[in-house]
Amino acid sequence: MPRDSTETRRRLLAAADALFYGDGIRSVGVDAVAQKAGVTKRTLYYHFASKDDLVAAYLDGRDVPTLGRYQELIADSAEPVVQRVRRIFEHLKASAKSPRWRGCSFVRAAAEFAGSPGHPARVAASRHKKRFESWLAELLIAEGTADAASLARQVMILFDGAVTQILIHRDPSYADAAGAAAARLLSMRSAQHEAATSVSPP
Amino acid sequence: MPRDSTETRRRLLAAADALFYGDGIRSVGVDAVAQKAGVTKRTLYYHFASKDDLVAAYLDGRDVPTLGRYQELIADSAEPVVQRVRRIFEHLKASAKSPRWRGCSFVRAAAEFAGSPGHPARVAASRHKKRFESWLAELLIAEGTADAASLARQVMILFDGAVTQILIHRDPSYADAAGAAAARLLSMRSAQHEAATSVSPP
DNA sequence: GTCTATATGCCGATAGAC
DNA sequence: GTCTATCGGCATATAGAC
Repeated sequence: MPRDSTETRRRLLAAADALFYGDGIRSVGVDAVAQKAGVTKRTLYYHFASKDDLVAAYLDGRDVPTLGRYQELIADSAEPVVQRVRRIFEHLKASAKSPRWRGCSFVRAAAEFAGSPGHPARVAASRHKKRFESWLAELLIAEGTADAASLARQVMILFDGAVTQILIHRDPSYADAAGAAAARLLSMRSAQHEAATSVSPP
Repeated sequence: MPRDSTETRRRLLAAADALFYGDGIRSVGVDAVAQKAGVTKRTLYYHFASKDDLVAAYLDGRDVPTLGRYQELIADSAEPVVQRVRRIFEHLKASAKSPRWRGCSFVRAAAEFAGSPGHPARVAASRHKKRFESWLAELLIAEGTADAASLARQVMILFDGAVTQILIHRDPSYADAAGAAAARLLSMRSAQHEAATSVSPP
């Protein structure tokens, strides 16, 4: 008998999220996803055309919440931009301390499908990281930071570098080093910016 | 008839390296490795106890050459440390332009086995990155840089962050942003160091 | 040390009933 | 929309001949 279709789909996605993020995409079969969702494989293939289709939905489902968590973190803050950016790295450090933390789902997907340039997972990963970098740039622009685009890119690199090192060494303290580097790059620029603007006032 | 055993092993490792680095570890079967090496699966299992054993040998075989390439790159140079570090990122950018470049084998292995903390691939990845970071620290110490350990870690984070972003976006220019950030962090410190030391002379 | 042949099980994906 | 049953293929690993 037909149950609620959207509810079934939601449970399939929740199962896929837990299993793909926990153990990796290629190491998890569609059997396991269907079983965890409490349906048969045939039902999974009713809701998703292929495993790749399910993988794409899994990553798409992580895009907005992942970035959103960082956006909420510093939205309600009147702190200067240097402190806001430091909070991003503090949040990363705290997240990484969870025993269920397994790094960045998008980076890991791109790594797993490094040999398949056009794979939906690669497309989703690139799109998410571009959105993250653009958000950082807007953050710096709003603060009147000079060279915001370049600095946002450097902070993005520090962020993913820290995530990678934490995953490899299982040591969240790499977030401290990355946060300190980001703060130093930003305060250098801020200092230059202040120096440049403090010349003009009457 | 028994051929040269070490030669057979070498060819198995060469085949494993090409296939694992090209397509990923989990997506390549031992059948494909044996076939590319020109032997049967049974011979592969004579030389390696398991696929995990072969994977560990694959990564161990990349440890020394990978770091060695960067060491040779700046060993014969009398440039200041800032320029030497920039050359690391320039080399990364040049490497990433090759169509066969697929990011860092150690990062990708750690990503594939993120759900298996004790896996041999994870151990090999952590060991390699520690060696890389230690080498960077020695480089800075030799130059008399203050806070060499912290800066080496930050350069390491920038390096792996750049590798990751390049892989995700297929855009080697991320190496420029990372190199510029590293140079700025180092020149800040160098400036402080010079300022601190230029006070003492008579 | 290398071979042929095979054990055993999971892979993604599908047929057809209800 | 969900089910039972199954397809053909490939996974890691092994038995036993030479």
